[in-house]
Amino acid sequence: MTNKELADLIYPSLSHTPEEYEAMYPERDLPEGAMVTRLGPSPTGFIHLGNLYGAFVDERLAHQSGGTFFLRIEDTDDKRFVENAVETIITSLAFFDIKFDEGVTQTGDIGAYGDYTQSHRGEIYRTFAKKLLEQGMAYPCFLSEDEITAIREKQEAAKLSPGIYAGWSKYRDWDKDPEIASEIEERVRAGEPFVIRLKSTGVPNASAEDTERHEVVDAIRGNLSVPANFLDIVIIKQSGIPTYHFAHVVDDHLMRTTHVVRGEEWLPSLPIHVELFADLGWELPVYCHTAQLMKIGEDGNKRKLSKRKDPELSLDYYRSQGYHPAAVREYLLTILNSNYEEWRAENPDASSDDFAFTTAKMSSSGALFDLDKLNDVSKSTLLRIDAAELASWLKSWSDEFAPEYGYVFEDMDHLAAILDLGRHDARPRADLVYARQIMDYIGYFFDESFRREDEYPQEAADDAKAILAAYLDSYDHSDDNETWFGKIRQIAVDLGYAAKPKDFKKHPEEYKGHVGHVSTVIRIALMGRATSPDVWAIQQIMGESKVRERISACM
RNA sequence: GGCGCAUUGGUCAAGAGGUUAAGACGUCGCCCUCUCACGGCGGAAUCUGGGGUUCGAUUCCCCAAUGCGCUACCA
Repeated sequence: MTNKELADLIYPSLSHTPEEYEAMYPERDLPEGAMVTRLGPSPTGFIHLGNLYGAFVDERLAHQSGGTFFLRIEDTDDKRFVENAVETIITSLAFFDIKFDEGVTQTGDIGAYGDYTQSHRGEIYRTFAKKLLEQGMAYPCFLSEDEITAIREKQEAAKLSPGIYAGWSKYRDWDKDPEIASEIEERVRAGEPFVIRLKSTGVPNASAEDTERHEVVDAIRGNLSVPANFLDIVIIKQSGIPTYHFAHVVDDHLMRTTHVVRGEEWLPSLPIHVELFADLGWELPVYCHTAQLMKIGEDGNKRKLSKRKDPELSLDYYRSQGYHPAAVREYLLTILNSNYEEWRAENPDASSDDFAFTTAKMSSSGALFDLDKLNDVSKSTLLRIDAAELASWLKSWSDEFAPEYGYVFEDMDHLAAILDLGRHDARPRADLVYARQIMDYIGYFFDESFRREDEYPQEAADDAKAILAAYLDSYDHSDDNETWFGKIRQIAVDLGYAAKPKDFKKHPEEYKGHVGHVSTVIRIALMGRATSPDVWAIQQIMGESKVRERISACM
């Protein structure tokens, strides 16, 4: 039996040749320097910040260079498939404004390089696996799980690298042994299950000096020297579905990906991919191995976590807390490129798309997720969003995650006015962080959520009723800020309080307290809290009747 | 165990063979101020350790430690 005969025996009828596929998916016609990137999530139903982090790199690289960014679903693991996961992936990414030029969408594939779902591409993978079989670069392997376990134990005992490679699978050298050749033939004809393994040309268990190495340029990490692979890794599983390794190589070649952005956990398997690309006679894409994003514990202690199953790392967490997508984007960009913050400081109003993103500025060590920093970034990001827009965004958040705040959205103009409080001053207030925090922050504007949270300050507690009575008496809703505060000063002085805090500090014995204490009494009557933005401005938004009502209620 | 990647303040980090080792967040103090926020000023706080190379190393090399990852017919 020749290689060709074996290949035909295993894959007797395929509709296309490798050459035909090459012709069907030609080199893309793009301007010089344009990058083609892809996001390849597996539909496990869990998207985390790390995915987003990588997605931004892909998206920026492609769109900044006038290239193409596509979405490919990597569902080669039939055991891990989760219902509706693809939809979740698409909507989550869309929420964070990640836009694809081609690939899988909710209404079908877009683009000329599909199908973009790996489980639909079986025929293509088989075609190229057949090519490797024909060239003697791959072989069918019938080793059972138990046999493989036994091999591993033997290897461990002998202190050899574990795995299937030259010398360990008898099927590898079938062409040198007619008996094995006929066994293969019989078992294939009998329909017994088997996998296709790469017949690696690497030298197993070589000493460090003798190991052949390849130089690979990583756009983030610089020059990498990777040892040659020698493992006969599985390229097609028993199920007929390819492994990640094979699917990656075939797809990224055929889809003409120029830059492969993926997590650093793939670094150890790079040698496999290098060999596969070489065996198929294809050019290696530029790899960009990103550092893993980790998180800081909410208890303040730092702990590095693996990305896998920490719910705090889930995108949904930030969505349900109501972090604005632009804020998350802004934050991710600051940790993605070390000079982003500096650029932002110089270009406060520019679109983040105008920033020149480079892989060279990416860190190769993992960053801890910093909630404080996100909050800070969020404050300044929200400041740049128009109040009406913010209001409608909050409404959509509430509709999805917090319907109990429905009353807030009954009058959208009113809400916008509330949100805009102090935001256009010479030194704008920055106290809006995320939706849940905002709901609490503006809670006193609504009778549904108004509560007395703070007590009157000790200095003025005894005079509270007198202060409020005088205030109500003198209140004129049309007073301007200055006139209004002048009246409070007068009330303070009349009742024995200092008109200025400094006077009180200098001679505390002469006064009961100062004007600040007096206004705090008013603030608590109106807002239920000792801290708030400017009382006069709040009153203008609240309206006269509510102001009088709140004050009267405390008398 | 083997292999790989990483290691500058609490966090994100710039940096270069000779610097007072940037900046941001956080933190502390002060100022501004009717509270808070904003803003301003200032403080504390960093090159994981050990060997080399060098006149000089945080920077280059080696070793170690630590962290993370890979070691699947998962991605």
